[in-house]
Formats: sequence, C-alpha cells, structure tokens
Amino acid sequence: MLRMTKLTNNAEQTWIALARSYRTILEEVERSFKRAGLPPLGWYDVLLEVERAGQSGIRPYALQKRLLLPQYGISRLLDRLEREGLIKKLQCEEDKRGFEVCITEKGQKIRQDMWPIYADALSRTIQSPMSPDALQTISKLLTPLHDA
Amino acid sequence: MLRMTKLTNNAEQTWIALARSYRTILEEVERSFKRAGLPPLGWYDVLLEVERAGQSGIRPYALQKRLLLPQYGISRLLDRLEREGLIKKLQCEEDKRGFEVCITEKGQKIRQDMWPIYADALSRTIQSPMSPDALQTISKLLTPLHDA
DNA sequence: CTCCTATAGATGCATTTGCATCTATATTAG
DNA sequence: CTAATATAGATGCAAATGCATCTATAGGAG
Repeated sequence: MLRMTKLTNNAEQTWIALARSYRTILEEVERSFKRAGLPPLGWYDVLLEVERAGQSGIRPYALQKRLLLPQYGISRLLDRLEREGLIKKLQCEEDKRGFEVCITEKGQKIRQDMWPIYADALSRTIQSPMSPDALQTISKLLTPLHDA
Repeated sequence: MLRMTKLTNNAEQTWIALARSYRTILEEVERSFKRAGLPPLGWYDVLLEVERAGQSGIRPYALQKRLLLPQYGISRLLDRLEREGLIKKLQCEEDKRGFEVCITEKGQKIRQDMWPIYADALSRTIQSPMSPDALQTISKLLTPLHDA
C-alpha cells in the first residue's frame, strides 16, 4: 500500500475551479453550436484532426490518443461522421485490420462553419473575462497536468 | 449583429490546456472510483451538497444551480440515489411542487468511503505535478471564469 | 375570486455512452 | 513453419443523456 500525501486545500480548490471553469465554457460552446444548427464540439475536434492529417488520412487509434476518447467512442463517432458524409474511411493497405480516415469536402465545409461560432464562444467565455497575461500564465502553468 | 473580438491564440491555447487537464484528471478520478467499486463522481458531488445542507435538506433546484447540471439530470440522479437508499425525499410543506433532499446514513457512509479515493486521485493528478504556488495562482486566476 | 404566467419537477422517446466481449489481422516466440 | 499473444476496430446490451413536453403548484394582475 502506497503512502499518499494528504491532499491540500489548495489542490482541492484548484480542481474545483478547473472543473467549474471547464463546464461553464463547454456549456456555452455547445449551446452556441446548437443555436447555429451545428453539430457538437466532439465532431469539430475529430474533423480538425482529420483535416490536419491531409489526404493520407489518420488512423482511428491515433485519433483516440490525441482526443482522449475511449476506443468505442471513436469507433462510433466515426460511424456517425461517415453516415453524414463528413469523412470517408480508406481501406489501409499496410494493415488490413484498420483504415485511414480522410475528410470530405462536406466535412471541411462543416468544420469551417463551426469555427467562427466556436471562436466567438471562446472569446466571450475565456478571452474577455481575463487579461492576456492571466491567459498566458494559466496555459503555461497547466502544461504539467496533461503532459504527465 | 454584435461585432466580436477576434480570438487570440493565447485564449485558444488556454482553453485547450484547460480541457485536456480537466479530462485527464477526471478520467483518473473516475477510474479510481471504479477500481474501488464505488459510484461515479456525480454521486459524490450530490451527496456532499446534500450532506452539507443538514437535516433540513436541500431543494433539487438549488442543487441544480450549485452543480451546473440540467434539470432532468438532477431529477434522474436523485431517483438513482434514492433507489440505492443514499438520500431521501421529504415532502415540502411550504411548496407542494417540490421536496427537500436529505442524506441517509448509508449515503453518508458512501460519501465517506469515496473521499479518500477521490483525494488520492487528486493528489496524484493535480497536487504532485504542481508547486503549491502554481496551484494557488491558477485557482485565483480562474475565478472570473466561473463567477461571470 | 379568475385568469395568466412562472417555476418545480417528472417523463417518453431517441441518441449516446459504458462495459464487456468479439473478430480479424499483426507480431513475436519457439 | 505453428502457436501464443498483442493490437485495431466493431458490437450487443444495459444505463445515462438530451430534448421536448407535460403536470402541478405558486405567484401575480385584474
């Protein structure tokens, strides 16, 4: 049994602030997409990664790591995106278990439509309540949390 | 149409760091509860608020505001907690539309069992990778995000 | 009082998620 | 080569979520 360091109030308060901030922002982002008749944020994230991968595409397991989603989550999200014609799956020659995911023109268009809505929501929720300095400090300080 | 300020890279990076940090920590917290055969974090949050409310209890709509959950989310979460005997609903005399939620002994016990698991997970994921100073700075800087 | 609107909470139905497991190909050991 | 194991991805089923709507009581305005 490992002896654990006692949790400080400080760390606890930081977690609470992190969670509340995250949820507040996410809620506004999702609401904004919905108002604009656009798909949820998860779709944007996938479309962006797939678009960045270019025409050679990206493998689902790679997406999974980048996006911190469970395997079955990616599997089904890709199904939905394919059904809507936003991505296509290209049979992978070097590894017949899998495929490469590529973006379609329709997918690109949707992603482009989503960006200004997304950016506005972030602008309202994160950028305007904080100074550029505060923003910079936070993103720098948070780095060890997700790199570890 | 409102003219929006363009989103800075700075704000975008901060959002990404916030989201990745939050998800990474949450994942570890949930995994820890599961390993210990305990319910998910949402249950803890409700039980804690209800316990804090004391024997007079707390109204569902009040919980909803504190916990940033949708109305139907609270409604069903309370159903589950009640079904497991962790809370009870007391018919509210002053307002016959609603009720007061109170914690049961079983509910208290579960919450108490959950805390050390929760605390350890936070200790590992937030506290150990960051200096006390960094923690303090972050929680202070994040305040405007969820108060606004 | 009556009528109108607002608020508390529940619920039917469709979609999504979580969990466990399954299939198929790849990789490694012998 | 064959056998054992690991990895990529899919899927059946149960539970949770989102959405819209519904019921019932509260709190006005007249």
